[in-house]
Amino acid sequence: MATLDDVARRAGVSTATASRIINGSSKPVSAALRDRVEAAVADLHYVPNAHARQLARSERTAVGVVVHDVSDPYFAEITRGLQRVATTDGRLVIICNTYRDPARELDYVELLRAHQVAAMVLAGSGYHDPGFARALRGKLRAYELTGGRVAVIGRHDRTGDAVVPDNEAGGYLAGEHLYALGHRELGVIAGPRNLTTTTDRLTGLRRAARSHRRPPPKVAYADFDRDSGAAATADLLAAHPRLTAIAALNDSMAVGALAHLRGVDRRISVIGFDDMPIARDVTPALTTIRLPLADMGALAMSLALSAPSRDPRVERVPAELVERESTFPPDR
Amino acid sequence: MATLDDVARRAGVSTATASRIINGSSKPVSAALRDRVEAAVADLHYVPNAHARQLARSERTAVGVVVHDVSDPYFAEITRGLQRVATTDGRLVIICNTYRDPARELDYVELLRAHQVAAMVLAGSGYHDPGFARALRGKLRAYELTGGRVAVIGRHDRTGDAVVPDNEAGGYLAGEHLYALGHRELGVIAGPRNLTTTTDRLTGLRRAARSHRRPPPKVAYADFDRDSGAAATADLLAAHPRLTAIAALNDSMAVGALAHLRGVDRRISVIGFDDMPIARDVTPALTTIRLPLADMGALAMSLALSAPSRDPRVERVPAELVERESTFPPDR
DNA sequence: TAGCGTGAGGTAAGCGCTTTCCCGGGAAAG
DNA sequence: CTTTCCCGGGAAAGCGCTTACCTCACGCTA
Repeated sequence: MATLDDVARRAGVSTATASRIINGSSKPVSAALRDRVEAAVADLHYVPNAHARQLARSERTAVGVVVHDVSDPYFAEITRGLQRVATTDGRLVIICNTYRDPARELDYVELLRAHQVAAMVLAGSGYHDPGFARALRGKLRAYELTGGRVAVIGRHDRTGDAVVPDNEAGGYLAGEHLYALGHRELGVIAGPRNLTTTTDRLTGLRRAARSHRRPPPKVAYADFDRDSGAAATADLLAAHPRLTAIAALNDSMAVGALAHLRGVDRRISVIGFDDMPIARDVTPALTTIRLPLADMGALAMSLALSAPSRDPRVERVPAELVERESTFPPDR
Repeated sequence: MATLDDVARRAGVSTATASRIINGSSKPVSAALRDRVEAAVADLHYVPNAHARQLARSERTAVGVVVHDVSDPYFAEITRGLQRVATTDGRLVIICNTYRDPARELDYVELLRAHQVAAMVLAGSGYHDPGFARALRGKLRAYELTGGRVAVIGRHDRTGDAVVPDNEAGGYLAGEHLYALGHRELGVIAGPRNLTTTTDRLTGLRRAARSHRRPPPKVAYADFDRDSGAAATADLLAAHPRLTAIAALNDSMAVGALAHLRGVDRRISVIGFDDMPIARDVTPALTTIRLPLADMGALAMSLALSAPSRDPRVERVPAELVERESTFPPDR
């Protein structure tokens, strides 16, 4: 690859001058030299080596994002928000997919640190795993000690800047809606047991059951994706034939539930969680608990890019019921 | 941040030794020193500076991916495939979203080159824009001249390794299916005019019309997203009241068409293109032309990571009709 | 005419690593 | 008891940039 040296030599100037011209330094340079250097740059297709540059000035500019999986619509939305503000700020964002593997998450934090990112945001549920939490805290602390900024979305295993969706309240809302419709007993399609998102939403649902004096909901665990949601629905219905309503702990699984129900001769209400874009296009259109995903992403990125504050900033974002057509009173 | 110097000093060894231990060099090192260095690394939470490292060895390791928008399900699927093979190969992937802006695409190619990526894959339609094509070709050639590898998905404005979906044949398939069902005249919801994906698919549709001796389809242009697809459907139906079938040039717009049709008292067939995951969950389930998106991504990444070949490798991937419930014979 | 300020350009010292080359000492060989 | 190897370890030269500092020539003032 052509280097700055090549450019300088070809233009007949020193590397200092070439560098100044290329970077638009404030130091004045004569028009003649400027032209020569620019011509050399064009001729050689010169592009400055980003690593060398990063090493020389030591200001950090990229930012890192750790998510479970960008191709999951939930994270896709969040990422869209994150990107929006990062790009506005002229920053490259490095996206890392953990596929819900805690070990990989730890590795990625290291990798981002190695890449000298100015900030990182961790999105997605935390894990119920004290050992992991400790390790993560340690790594993040070390990073912050050297001026790194971090913000998290939706995990409370860490103090610091965070945007936390009110999963518990959302769960409550879902339960309340279903009970208000007249359902007496709920089935729940939950996500992986070790995720805090699962337990928080479930807690809200259980609280709704208690406060409406209903039996605790019947829970089946799945993987937060469509197909496992469909399978869990089948299991649940087989085990509890009297169920009239199902709350899925995210929309993907709710869509799976709907798919399963299509082949079944029973009218069962389904409520989802998140309000992903597809929710309104399935049939029946999915009633769900809405979270402003893109906004959450944007918020987290702004937090991460703003100056650190003395006290951790925690932005709670409320969940909201969106009624569509997949919930209705039970047949009697 | 702690540097290698800090580690070496704390362990009482030279930076050379520390480096060797940290990188698992082949040079033998005594166990005692190894332990001391490892302890120092742990104590200091040392992480090697990726940029310095990249500069010192000059082997390129990361790979870059340029897509229109990862949060679009089409690219999400492709990206999933790309990631899978890149990760297997132990490589960091840098994802860049152009949001269909040719200028941004050019910038990102530069950026990836600056970051010394070993390879890059450009996914997504090309543009009908000779100036842009020339500029892009120039930049890519310069990159390849310095050992960079590039593979593209679905654009034929460039010779080189490529995986190209057979969009024209897919368009033909869609038209054929509809004509076989008995429709006499088709409406088409097309994507942006300047994308080759749009024109290729459209060409296939027109060929189908000719070979079935039907009038050319009526075309409305939209933006490859749901809402513009819905709007275009409304326009099309208003302008051509006798239409009985609509071919949307991607699934997102087909979903938009379905959404619009829900509020309309006419039975109209809709066929999509791509077979994104949601296609089977909308109602009616979407008949569409399937493209194996994730596989295409994986294939492109393998091409990019493999040794360059003398002749450009072009992997054609066939499109395939997936019949579901959104297409049916016209009412008579 | 001497003295000085100013502005354009160059010199070189790093940034944090990797890796080649060299050195010293102990084991093996004579 | 030398000599020869070998092997663990360190010194130092870059990798490609940025930037603080220096130089030199010119033009101005006194």
